[in-house]
This record gives sequence, C-alpha cells and structure tokens, in this order.
Amino acid sequence: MCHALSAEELARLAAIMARQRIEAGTTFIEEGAPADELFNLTGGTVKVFKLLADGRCQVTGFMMAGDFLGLSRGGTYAYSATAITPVTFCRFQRTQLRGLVDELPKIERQMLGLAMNELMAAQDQMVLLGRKTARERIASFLLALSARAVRRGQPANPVGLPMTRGDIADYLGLTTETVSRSLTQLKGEGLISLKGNHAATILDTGALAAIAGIEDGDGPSGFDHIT
Amino acid sequence: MCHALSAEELARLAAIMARQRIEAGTTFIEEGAPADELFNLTGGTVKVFKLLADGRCQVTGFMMAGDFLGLSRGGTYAYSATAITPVTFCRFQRTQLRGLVDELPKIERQMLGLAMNELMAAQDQMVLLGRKTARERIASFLLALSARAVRRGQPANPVGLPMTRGDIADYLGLTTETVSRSLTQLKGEGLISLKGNHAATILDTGALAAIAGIEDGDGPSGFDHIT
DNA sequence: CGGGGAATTGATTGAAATCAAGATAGGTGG
DNA sequence: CCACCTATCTTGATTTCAATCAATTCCCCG
Repeated sequence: MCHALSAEELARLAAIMARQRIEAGTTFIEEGAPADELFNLTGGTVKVFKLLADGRCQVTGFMMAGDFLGLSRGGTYAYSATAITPVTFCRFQRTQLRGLVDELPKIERQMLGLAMNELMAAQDQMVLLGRKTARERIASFLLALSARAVRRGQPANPVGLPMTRGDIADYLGLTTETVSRSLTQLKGEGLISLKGNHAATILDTGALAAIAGIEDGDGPSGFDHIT
Repeated sequence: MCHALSAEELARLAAIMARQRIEAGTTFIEEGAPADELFNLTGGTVKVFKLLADGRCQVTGFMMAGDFLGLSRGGTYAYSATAITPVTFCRFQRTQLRGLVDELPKIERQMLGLAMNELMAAQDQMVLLGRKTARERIASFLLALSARAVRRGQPANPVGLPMTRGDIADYLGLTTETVSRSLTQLKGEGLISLKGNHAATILDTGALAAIAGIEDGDGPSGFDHIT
C-alpha cells in the first residue's frame, strides 16, 4: 500500500508499523476476535476464509504481497487468515493507522483502490461459484493465478500452487476429489501439465480461456479510480 | 452517499448531478459499455448481474436507495444493472465527480465505507454460493432482506420480494424450480408464510437463522472504518 | 530411504438440475 | 368491475454432475 507516498509520509507510516515473519500454517487473524490490528502483506501467501458452524470452509481469497488484511465489523474480524507459506507483513494498530489516515487522504485513496479491486475479484468469484462447472472453475482459477503472476512481473508459467488441493476446493466451492479429477482431466487433454503437487504449466491458454468463459485472469488489471 | 456532507458541499455535488427516473425492466448499465457515468440510487430496487457467454446469469446484488453503481475496469462497466421496480437515481459524469472528490476527501471516505460494506456482503455471498445447501441459501436470503429493511428503518416483516423467482435463483446460484421448492418447504414447516409472489413473512426467525448458519442478516450493520 | 500427509483414482450416492406439465396471479382491455 | 390472458410460479418425474465413501499411490521431508 506504500506506493504513491512521499518519503516523509512513508516515514510516518513506518513509525507506527511493525514488521513480522510467521511460519506456514500460522493463523494470525481469527474471525470474531477483536480486530485491533491491520496487516499489509509483504511476502508469502495467505488464505482468507470463513467457517460455518459445522466446519464447512469457504476460502474467499489467496492474498499476496501488497494485499491488505483485517476487515472488521462490530469490532471483530470478518474472516480468518492463515499463512500457506512463510509470510512477512507489516502490522498496524487500527487506532494509530486511523489517526494517520485522517491526515493523509492519499492512504485512503490507496485503500479505496485496493477495496475496489477486491470487490471486482469478489464479483468474478460469485459468477464462478454460482454458475460455473467444476471444469470451468479450475480453468478460471489457473488463468487467474497466472494473470496475477504476470501483473506482479513474474512469468506466466509455471503457475505456483502453494495451497493444497483442499484449499483450492474450499476456494472454488468443490471437494478435493473433484479438484484432482478436473486437473487430471485438463492434463489428459494436453491443456496443462502438472509439476509435482505445487506447480502447473498452462500449455494452451486459448483453450483454457474458452473453457473458463474468457474473463481471463482477474480481468485486465486495476479499476478506474472512483467506484 | 450524501450523508455527512455540509450544505455547501452538497450544493457542489448537486451542481454536477442529474436526477432521473426509469421504469421497471430498464437496463441502465451494460457490462462492457464505456463507463462514463456513476449512479447513486435514491429509490427502487436494481439487480446487478454478470452474464457468461452462453447466457448463464449471476446476480451479484440487489441494490437499493443509497447504493452506488458504476464500478468499472479498463474504462468499461464491470457489470450490468437492470431496474426491478421503477427506480430513481442521481447520475454523475465520472470525470466531474473525480474532480470533486479530489477536493472533498469526505466523499472518498464515504465511498470507502460503501465499498467495504459491499466487500463484506460479497464475502458472505461467497460462503453462501460455495458451501451452503439450497435450503440454507433461501433462509439466508430472507433473513438478509429482512435485516436490510430493519437497517433502513422499515419493519422486519413482511419481507418485500420485488424480484422474480428467477432473479432470486440467479442470485443464489440455484434454479427457479429449486427456489420455489425451498420456499414451499419452509412454508410447510411453518417458518415463513408467503403473501402473493412478492412478499414473505418470517414466522420463526430463530429457526430460520439456525438453518441459515447464524450470520443473520447482512451482518450487524456497518464496517469499522478503515479496512 | 522410509514414513505419513496429500493426492489420485474408483464405486456409489445424492442434491439439485433439467425436462415437463399445470396452477396462480396480476395486469389489461372490454 | 370483471374476465381473460400471459407471465410467473408451482409441482412432478427423471437425469446428471459433483459429493461421498473407500482404497491405493505419490510426494516430500526428515
């Protein structure tokens, strides 16, 4: 979130922030716990999820460097977050950041931009969850991961899959078995190849996009400032 | 969006805004069209939706007075919007509103708040679409509509259902038939009653909440300012 | 190299979709 | 004001895609 701020502004931000590193598997935000802190990821991958009373899990997103975490309502976190890989982040006291934001509207604009992009991603995900077949969901997922990597200046292939099949299933509204079967099927058709359990290569982007419904990755790139 | 602004600020907003009324059935935002305008609803109900190439539809939300429409990416609208009832709204040129926002950070804060609330609703919807049964989706939907009415100072019952069963199905990731069957089932159990096709009364909120998974309506109320 | 969680693969079940008629209701014109 | 007409909704029969149940097999990591 620290782009577009001056050196002095960054210094003020740095003054109220703490850097931290956590290991894979650590849950550092728990839904319903008092939401005193905010997090800005600087490295690693985090799964954000919500649980139903009987343990059913919906992963609402996989977050990476630059993403902001800690959305709250009624003073408690709106979701849980667990590190999938070792993760580094900046940590803020909510009250302190609020004070700083009052003085630096630029930060608010940055956050509005992030929120808008998340909202658009959430809407794409609703289409996926509500209306796409298992095969279409997997195709969309792989393309979205690849497009995100490109946006971050990384190669489109291979696509890193730090999460487990179960995590993917919880993200796509499927089961582990169906995720596995769909991946195997796409591999059999020569559209992708799998390198171990945590990487895939997209061999035929066009065909995969046709299956996914051609809203390619997360979509072009950013929102257009303001709503 | 016009709360928390001074009279002078409101006047400046009014200067760049046009009021309009459209009839039910009018599609006033089309996904992919140039996104030159923004809309702030003042009355009526709108369905916001995205279509897949083969016509499958996902309704991402039903919007009402106060809600903001016109999210864009790459210069084009990110979704379509159709009036379900007669609708009134304020209309802004994106470029003009942008100019005003630069001078009045308060507006940006208002919009960040709206965006955060939409984001939380979207996350709840992802849980619904990814992990809930048809029965649970219907129960959640009715409770959410009722809670929204209460937040707007209207009675919790009866719950207005201006949209068709098909619209509800497209919102909940179901079919018209399944929506109808689920409603009939809940009625048979004495948890709700149906008044014509466009209103329902919740007779047993507790039981319905238990089915829904107890994140009651859209959740308590608003987000906690900042992320 | 061996152990154990994760992933794949197979067989079966099941919840919701699809296909197919009818029943309501709400709006229009007579 | 009432009757008709057409959308919409409900209800029923059947199919289907993905879930569930159940073994293996495969990677990693120590």
